[in-house]
Amino acid sequence: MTRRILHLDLDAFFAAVEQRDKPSLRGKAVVVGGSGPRGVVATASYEARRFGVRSAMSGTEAKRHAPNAAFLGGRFDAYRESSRIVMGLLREISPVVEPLSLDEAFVDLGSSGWADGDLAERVGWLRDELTRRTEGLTASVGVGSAKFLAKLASEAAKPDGARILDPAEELDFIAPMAVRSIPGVGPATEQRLITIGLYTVEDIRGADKAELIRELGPSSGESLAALAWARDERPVEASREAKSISTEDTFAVDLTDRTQLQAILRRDAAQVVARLNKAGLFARTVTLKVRFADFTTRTIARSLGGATGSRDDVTAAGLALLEEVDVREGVRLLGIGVSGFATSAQEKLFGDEQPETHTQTDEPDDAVELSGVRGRGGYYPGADVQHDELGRGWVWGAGLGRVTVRFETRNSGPGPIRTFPADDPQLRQVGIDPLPLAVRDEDD
DNA sequence: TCTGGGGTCCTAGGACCC
DNA sequence: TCTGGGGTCCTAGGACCC
Repeated sequence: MTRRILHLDLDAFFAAVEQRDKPSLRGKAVVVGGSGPRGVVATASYEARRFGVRSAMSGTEAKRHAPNAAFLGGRFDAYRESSRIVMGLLREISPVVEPLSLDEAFVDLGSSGWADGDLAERVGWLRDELTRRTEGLTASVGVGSAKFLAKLASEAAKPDGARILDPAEELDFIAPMAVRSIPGVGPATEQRLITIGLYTVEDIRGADKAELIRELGPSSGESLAALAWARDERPVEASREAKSISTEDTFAVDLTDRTQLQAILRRDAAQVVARLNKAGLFARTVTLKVRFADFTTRTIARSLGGATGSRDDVTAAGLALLEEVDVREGVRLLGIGVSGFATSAQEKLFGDEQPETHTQTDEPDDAVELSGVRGRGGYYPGADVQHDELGRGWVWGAGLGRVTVRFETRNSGPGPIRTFPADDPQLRQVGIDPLPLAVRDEDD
C-alpha cells in the first residue's frame, strides 16, 4: 500500500509576510534578521537571494552582498498568525498534520480522500486557497510516498510550485542528487561520505552498508542506506510532545560581570518556567548553556530530586550551575533550559515542593544589548507603529533619538515617510495588524 | 563587527542495579 | 579474591533542522 504524503513549505516565509504587509518593499530585496551586531539572516526575499544573501549568513556579510536591502527585525506575532491560518487549512484536508516549524508541515493524505481524485488539481486548489487566505503568501508543495521524498519534491518545486511524484519515478528522481540534499546529511556527514568516495544518492546505493555503518554509526548508517533506496517508513505524527524548553541570549558585547549574568539568568529562568507552567508540565533536569568569547560552548546539566514547576527551584539550580563556570574570559551567550518532563510535581528527596512564590525578580540593571533579530523593547526596523494623526505604519529606521516611519499598510499602497523624536507621545509601537487575517468571505 | 534561537536526535562513558 | 552481561539513568558534546 503506497502512502501519499504531502509536504508544504511557505516561500521565503518571514520576508514574504513583510512584503505583504509593507507595500513599498514588494519586489525589493528584504532581509529579516541579521540586523543586530551579531545577527544572522533568518530569511531573505528572493530578490535579496539574487545578490547572494542566504539564511544563516551573518548580517555583516549580508550587508556586503546587498547594502541597499531592507534589513528588518522579526515580527513573530505576524508570522504566527499566518502560520496558524496555513496549518488550519491543512487540517481541513486531513487530521494528520505534522508542523515542522512555522512555515513547514507534512500531511498524511491517507485519511483525506485526496488519494483517489485528481491530485494535481487538488494541490492547485490548496496553493490558491492558501494565497487567498493569507492575502498573498505562496507555498511550494511536494507529494511522495514517504516524508523525505515529499520534502525533496517540494524543494524541487520552489518557489511557488508543485511537484507530485509518481511512485514509479521516485528512485530515479533522487538518484542523481548530491548526498547533502538528503535531510539529515549536513556538512560533517557530507565530508565523511566524500572521504569514502560517495557523492550522490546513487553512490550510496552501490556502497557497502558495513562501511556506511562504520563511518556514520549504526543509526545514521542504516537510515542513510534505507533512504538511498527511497525507503522511509516514518509516520506523519499529528501531535509530538515537547521534550525540552529553553531560552538563550547572545550579547552584543561579551559579558564578564558575574552579577549581571546572574540577573540575566534569573530573568531567563522565570521565562522558561512560565512556558513550562503554561504547558502544564514539570521538569526534572535543568541545563545551563554558556558560549565563550572564542565560541566554544559548554552545557552543564543537573537533575533535581524530583520534577518541579517552581521558578525558585529552576532559578536556584541554574545559579548553582553558573557558579561552576569561569566567566573571566567573556561570555558571549547564556542560556537555560529544562527537560525530563512529567505531568505532575514529585515529592523531592529532601524538603517539600514549594508553593509558587512571587519573590521580587531583579531585572538586569540596564537593558543588556542583544544581538538577535530584534532587541527587547524600543523601536526596531520593521516594527508596527501607530501615530495618533497619521495612523498606522512601520519603523523604517531608528537611532540617535529619532525614529523614521513609513505610513502604509497591507492594503494601502506605498505610503509616505516621516521622522519623529523617539519620545514623541503621539507615536507608539503596537502589535500586529488590528484587522487580523481571516477568511472574510464567509464570515463577514 | 564572522558565526541567532529554539528545538531533536545520536553517541559515548560512567554509575548503578540485578 | 579475577572480572559476565543486560538495562537504565545521567551527563557532555556534536550534528542537524528551520
